[in-house]
Amino acid sequence: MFCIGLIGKRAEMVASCLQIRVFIYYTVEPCLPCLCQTSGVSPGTRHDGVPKRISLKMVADKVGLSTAAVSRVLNESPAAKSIPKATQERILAAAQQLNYQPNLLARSLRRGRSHTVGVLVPEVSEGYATLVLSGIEQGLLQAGYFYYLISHHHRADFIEQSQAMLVERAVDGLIAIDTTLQIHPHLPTVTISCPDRDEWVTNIVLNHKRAAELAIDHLTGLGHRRIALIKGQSFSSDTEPRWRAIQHAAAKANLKLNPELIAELEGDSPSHDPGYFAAQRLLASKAPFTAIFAFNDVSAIGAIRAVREAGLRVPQDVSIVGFDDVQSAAFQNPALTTVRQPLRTMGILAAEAIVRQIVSPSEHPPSRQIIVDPELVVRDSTCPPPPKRLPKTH
Amino acid sequence: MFCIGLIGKRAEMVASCLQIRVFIYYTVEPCLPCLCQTSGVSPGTRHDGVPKRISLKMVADKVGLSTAAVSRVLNESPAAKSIPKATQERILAAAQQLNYQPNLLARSLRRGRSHTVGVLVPEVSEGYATLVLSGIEQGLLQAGYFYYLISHHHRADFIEQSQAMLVERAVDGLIAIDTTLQIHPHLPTVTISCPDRDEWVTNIVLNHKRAAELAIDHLTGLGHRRIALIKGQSFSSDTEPRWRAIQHAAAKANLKLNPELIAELEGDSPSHDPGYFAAQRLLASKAPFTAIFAFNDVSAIGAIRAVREAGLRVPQDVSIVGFDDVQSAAFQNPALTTVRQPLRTMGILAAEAIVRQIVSPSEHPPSRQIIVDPELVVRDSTCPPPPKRLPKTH
DNA sequence: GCCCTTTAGGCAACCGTTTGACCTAGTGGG
DNA sequence: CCCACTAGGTCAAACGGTTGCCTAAAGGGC
Repeated sequence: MFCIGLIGKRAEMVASCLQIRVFIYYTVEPCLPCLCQTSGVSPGTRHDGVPKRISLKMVADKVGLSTAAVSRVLNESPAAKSIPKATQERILAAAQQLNYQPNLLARSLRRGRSHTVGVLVPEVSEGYATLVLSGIEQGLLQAGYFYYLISHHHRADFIEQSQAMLVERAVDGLIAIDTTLQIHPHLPTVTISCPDRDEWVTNIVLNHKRAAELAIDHLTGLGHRRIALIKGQSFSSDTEPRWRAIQHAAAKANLKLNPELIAELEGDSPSHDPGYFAAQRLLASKAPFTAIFAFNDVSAIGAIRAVREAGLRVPQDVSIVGFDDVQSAAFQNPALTTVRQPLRTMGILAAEAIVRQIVSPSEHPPSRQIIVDPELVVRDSTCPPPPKRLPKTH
Repeated sequence: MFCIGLIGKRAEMVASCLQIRVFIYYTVEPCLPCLCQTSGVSPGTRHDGVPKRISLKMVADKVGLSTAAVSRVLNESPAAKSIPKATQERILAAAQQLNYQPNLLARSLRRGRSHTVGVLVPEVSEGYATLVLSGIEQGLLQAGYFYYLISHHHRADFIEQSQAMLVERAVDGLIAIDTTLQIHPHLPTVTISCPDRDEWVTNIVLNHKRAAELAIDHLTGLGHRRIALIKGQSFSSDTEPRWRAIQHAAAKANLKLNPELIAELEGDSPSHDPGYFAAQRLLASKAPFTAIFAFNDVSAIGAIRAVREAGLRVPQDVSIVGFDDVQSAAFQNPALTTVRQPLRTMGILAAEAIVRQIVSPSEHPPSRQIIVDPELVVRDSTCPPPPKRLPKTH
């Protein structure tokens, strides 16, 4: 069940070898690899008693065969078919006894496959990225891939640097989340919520139109007509499409958007602050409103606080709708009504797509868009607007 | 590069299975590097026009020197001193013109240094891990190191596997967060909040004693005497030391802990649920209390919800103290009083320590403890207890 | 003119695996 | 007796850099 990065028999071998659970915490000498070496040929040890890594050559020497034979057997290569079972067993036993662990650098160099992908993300903060990331991780590990994680904080030069560094490290592919890629990667690439002008990548995006409709229809359905909006920062790739979707949904609902009731998130802090300040600006404007549709949950939470500090109640005076459905959304007070993105699923999809493209680029064309659907999660931060006109704020 | 998308039947299958729509692009677009290469010597290109990677040999050929010379110059090795400036410039110019990017796999293989560390973490969830991780990332990137991230969900067998895989990938070191390592890594290792029985590692830990005192003293100072406690899950490394510290602090404050007022987090969900249920159990017990000291912020937030659902107010009826000071703690309603761990700093410290140990193992002994100090952040979830006895709950 | 040092750079081993090509002995068939 | 084929491997060339050691010529001091 854990055939991660290992192949076939070798996986079992390593696994079973390691199954001998040795707790050697207070030890000076005995540790698993050390113990394995006390018998048979003595491979070189370093000055401090740290065992030198077992190489294929050592295993070959031990069984008196060539590295070629050993390599083929351990990899279950087709060429190993002609090697008798008994010899194979001998090789496997030796490898196990020496606790052989292949050097994946060497293998990658030779095979031209590093079984590693680079993951670019704005930042590893609460909310959005962590959920997507956990999906990516699950998908990648299952397929035997590791990943390098880099957060770039939306800095173009840094993204460029990072891309170059990832190529230097010979990654097999790239996954980018909310990132404007700076260089054509010449690699299998999957993006999540990235600008879709890049035609050489698979882009996983939300159905923004539907998302906006869900929120707007929910609010108008409750009777709200004066809806304030918190737009995302301009550097966020979702900002533009979502904004257009909202305009579209508003038009469809016969709602006209008051420019005074539009606030933009400012600054690149991944905290609740931008939402907090945006809501404060909305409250400071003269225009009355009974609901806020925020760019994401994190800013919605900031907005709740601002509204509350202005002496208004959520949701009785002001309803608030978030976006994403991050883990803590359900545990806000009040629990947040929000448009859920299937973030974890998007991560898994990305991982699966990239692996497919890596292992069989011909079968899986690089250019394609995967659109996922949102879902409205109604909790306690929305309710019908107050019956009478909202008293002028401030 | 021509990105002609063909309809992937399998994609459609997956899509329909997941209720996803698939669009396909049909586009033809040149890409940046392709354009860049249209001038100058033409390095080998593959059938499909994807430029072959530039190797050291190609650069050497271009300038008519050996790879050795080129390598030395590009690496600014001391041996390059004897090479005249003019030649050096020629080499640098060629490398730049060809956009040479060294293959770090090959370099690592040769040098025996991969400039990569493995990071083991229970899960990439909101709160604790993300903050530490961002510190680690900053510290590592600054030093030119990349990292593999693996979340193990506290499963011992998985940790074991992961450690083995990281060794196979020739990482230079290991950073473990709240992880019980299963194998002696024979590598520079730094742990954060891990069991401290491992003498061959640098362990970064919180001053638990002080942390417990801060919280207990704050609550008793406000007048609380009936304090309920939410203990961590047993698999969490901080649970034990923190618990002992709390007992110690309680004794010092002349507080006796009522066993009925001790609830343990259950299950390994990284969400607010365990805290929610733990608080419910506390409320269901007959014993009255006026405050809760939770194991961490995430569970504290769950507890707030449970308390509130029981018809009690926070903090007027029940004060709540969290632990960690995660990003959203300040944005709870009420804003959470909590014991802050300098999580980001701990991450940076870990990165710096591991890099030190990697580059000069002799100067920096592997075994050492770094103790960081907590800080009490008083916000709105604590206040003096209600004047009269708390009415029986439920 | 001789010896030594510096300059300028090449040679080839090496890192640990993988893999295509090759080799040898035995065996069966025609 | 010759040929093809199979079993059971071996050899050595990659993969892409790095680096210790070597050479060859030029310059300089005596």
